[in-house]
Amino acid sequence: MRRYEPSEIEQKWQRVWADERTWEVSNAVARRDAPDEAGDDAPSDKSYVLEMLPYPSGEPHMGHLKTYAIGDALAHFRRRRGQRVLHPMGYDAFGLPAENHAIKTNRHPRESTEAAIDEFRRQFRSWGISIDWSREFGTHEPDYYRWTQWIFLRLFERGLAYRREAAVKWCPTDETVLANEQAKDGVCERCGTPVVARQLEQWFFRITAYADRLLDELDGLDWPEHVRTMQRNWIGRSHGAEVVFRCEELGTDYPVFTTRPDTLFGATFFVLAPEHPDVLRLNDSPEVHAYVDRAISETPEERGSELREKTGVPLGRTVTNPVNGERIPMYVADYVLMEYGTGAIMAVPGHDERDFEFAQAFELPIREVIRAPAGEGGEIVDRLPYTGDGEMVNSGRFDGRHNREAFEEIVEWLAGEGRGRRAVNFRLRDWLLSRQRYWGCPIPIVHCERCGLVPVPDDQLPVELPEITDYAPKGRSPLAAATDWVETSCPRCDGPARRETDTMDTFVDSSWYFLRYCDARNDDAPWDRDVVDFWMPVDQYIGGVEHAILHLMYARFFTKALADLGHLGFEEPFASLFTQGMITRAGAKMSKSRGNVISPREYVERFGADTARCYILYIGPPDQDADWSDEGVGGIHRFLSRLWRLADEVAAAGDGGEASADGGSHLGEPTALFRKTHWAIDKVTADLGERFAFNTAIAAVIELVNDAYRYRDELAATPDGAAQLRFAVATAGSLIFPFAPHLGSEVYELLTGRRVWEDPWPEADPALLSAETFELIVQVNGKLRDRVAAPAGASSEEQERLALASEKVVAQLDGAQIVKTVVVPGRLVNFVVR
RNA sequence: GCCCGGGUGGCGGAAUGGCAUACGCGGAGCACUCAAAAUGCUCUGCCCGCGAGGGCGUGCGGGUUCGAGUCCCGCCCCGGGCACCA
Repeated sequence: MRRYEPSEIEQKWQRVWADERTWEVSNAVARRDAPDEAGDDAPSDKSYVLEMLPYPSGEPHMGHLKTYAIGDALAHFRRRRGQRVLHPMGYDAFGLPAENHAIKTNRHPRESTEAAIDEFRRQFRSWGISIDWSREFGTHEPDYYRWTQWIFLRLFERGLAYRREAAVKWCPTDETVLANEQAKDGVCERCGTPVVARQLEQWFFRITAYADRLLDELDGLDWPEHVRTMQRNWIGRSHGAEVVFRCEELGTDYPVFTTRPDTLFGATFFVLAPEHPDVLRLNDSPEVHAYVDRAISETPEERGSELREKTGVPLGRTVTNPVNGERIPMYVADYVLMEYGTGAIMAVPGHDERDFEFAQAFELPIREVIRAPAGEGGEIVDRLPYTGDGEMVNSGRFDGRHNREAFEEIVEWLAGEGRGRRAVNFRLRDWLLSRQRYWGCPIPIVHCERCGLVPVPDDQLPVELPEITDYAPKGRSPLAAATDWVETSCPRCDGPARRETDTMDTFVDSSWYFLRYCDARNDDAPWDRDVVDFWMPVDQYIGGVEHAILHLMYARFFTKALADLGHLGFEEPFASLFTQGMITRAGAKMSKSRGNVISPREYVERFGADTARCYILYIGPPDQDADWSDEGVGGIHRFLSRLWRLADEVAAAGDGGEASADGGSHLGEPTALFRKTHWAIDKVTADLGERFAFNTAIAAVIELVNDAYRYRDELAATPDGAAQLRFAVATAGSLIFPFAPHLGSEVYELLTGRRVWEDPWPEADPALLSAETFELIVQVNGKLRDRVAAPAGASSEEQERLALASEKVVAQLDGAQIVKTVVVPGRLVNFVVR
């Protein structure tokens, strides 16, 4: 008996796919000026299947194997269902980790990054992923970042990229500024160091201009609900009002944002954030100075805790409440954030938990202005703070009204008095994109003493990253040391000027790469509009949930901005998103410190790529975390071996050729295996086409192979039987192909002499999906009592008669009275007895 | 605290309101073998019973239904996200 040798089979097919460039697709159908180049049979029904581009560092890990196993299965399935599939690959090559690694190993980041890219490419090829390699690129190549700079300039022209001084988050370890999104929980996302505040000139993208659209247009996306929720929370739109409180002593107006103008009558004090520029003007006592200094030097993590006690200092000033003329005291307190709203709040301790805590700590009056409905009441001290709705009290002419009804009226009244207006606030901040680091895309701007910020003209792009020897971070960009490069002339006045030395956040590179894939070799433009409009949007995007906010939000912002500028004909980049779960080992996340890291390479070398790919999809539902077990891998390897041996045996027994791909319609009276084959086609098609149920799809093929083994001896005895066996095994190869492309191709070729990817996906014959007889379930009072054979299409009466003929049922009925009989045609009979 | 997931055999997991535990792993046995591996076949939720058979079973407590892992109400536990955002 011959053995299944994955390495031979896999190399054989990989060579074919590389030599024949099997997975390349042409852009000809997309270009209006060259309609027919691709031939008449080129399908115009396209599908863009994309996995998030890898960050090349070291070698691929199990997470990559899972992502590409999922994407490749879909790409293959869609191709064979007649779609024109774009399935490209590239590398997110700029960025901090590569640079940090380079500093540690004293090797240029380009060198280590390109070594990693070579290794990624080699392994992706060894996995047999069906990539159109003609579109490959790395984001660090000048041919790519030239267009990153081009996009930056288009946004700059529209005021969507701008420079301003701001309190920014600074990581002392990486010595760079971070985006808001990269400083979660007060620590640097990359290295875990607590971030500190610094006042610096920085570049921003005006993503807040798109806040409403980024939020509203989430509704039309086929994305997991939790990802959309995360984006909604991140954008954080609140509807309310801006209300102006006047400080009479200083003659200054202080606007505040509130979502509850209906509680205005309950405002009993007023609070400014420590960073508020007016705090020291209102009171510059040593006590206030000390409080402000401490608050500013604290890490956001220390300060952000909801649990800690409220602190603050009275400012000895008052403001006037516009609705009732009351003078209320002003405080400075660190629970008010400068970044949100106006950096000042009206405090309503009766109806806000934070204000309530502060009022208790400082013994300030707590006034009830919204009465909780009866039943939720009790003593006033028990029912406050009350944040729900109810009848207004202590609110002058609004007393007795329901707060929601009076809401608009109060805002309108304020507007009429010039003391307020309707307002919307967002949690979302502008995207800080500049980095004081070497390994990134240079910002194509020149600083001219006379002209100010001057964009580098398009025909001078790319502004190439200069070669320097010392790229270690020093708190300013290492590029500043490249004097020859920095000192330049102004494109506008030709006077002396200096280049911008900051580089762009890596997330900028990955915010448009999916557009470049569409037209990757275009030297005249980032893309041809017709081509990109043909392929986009990405029909199926696949990646980890860790990008739920950052990357996915930035890419949506770029797409919308570029669409507004007339460069794209669509506004959402990713029509459908799939987020995969993690691969764990012994129940824990893989990490070097745990010592539980395993590499896909070990398994590919030992069992073959087909085994590794099938196994990772077979462990469980792909959106859930799954634990890798070596015993499980062995099981899948056994299954693939069984399929290969059976194919080998059946191929040896017959004379090749004729067998299958026509659905086997002329193969004689259908046997159980023949029906099973059609069942498997139906099951795999549904699991792949309607949901991402790869695990059950593979299980169906395993069942088919198990049945083929079960029936093979009896079938081999007759010509019709042998043909049906052959059909079953060839179909198993065809169905496993999206998951195990090498073995699928091999099995199919052995039995049919054809290439499986050139044949269409098989179709199940509905007539063969139901057997001639079925097992009728008989229940008494809903409990299973017997199963009896019944002819397909039996009438209700017939089913009932058959059920009553069962001895077991008769024993159960034993003298009891049947009060009701439920018959589900083709399925069951249930007798309800008393 | 709020918002999402999830809780099913020894384990990973299957089940349009209709046979709970497909498929795989692990375990037991048989065949082949001098033997082992490999391979093929059979069995494998728990309890009672020699057996036929019966009872119990999808985190807990209720409910709807002829019938609930699945739907509804109230909890518990695990994982993730958000969280002083006015």
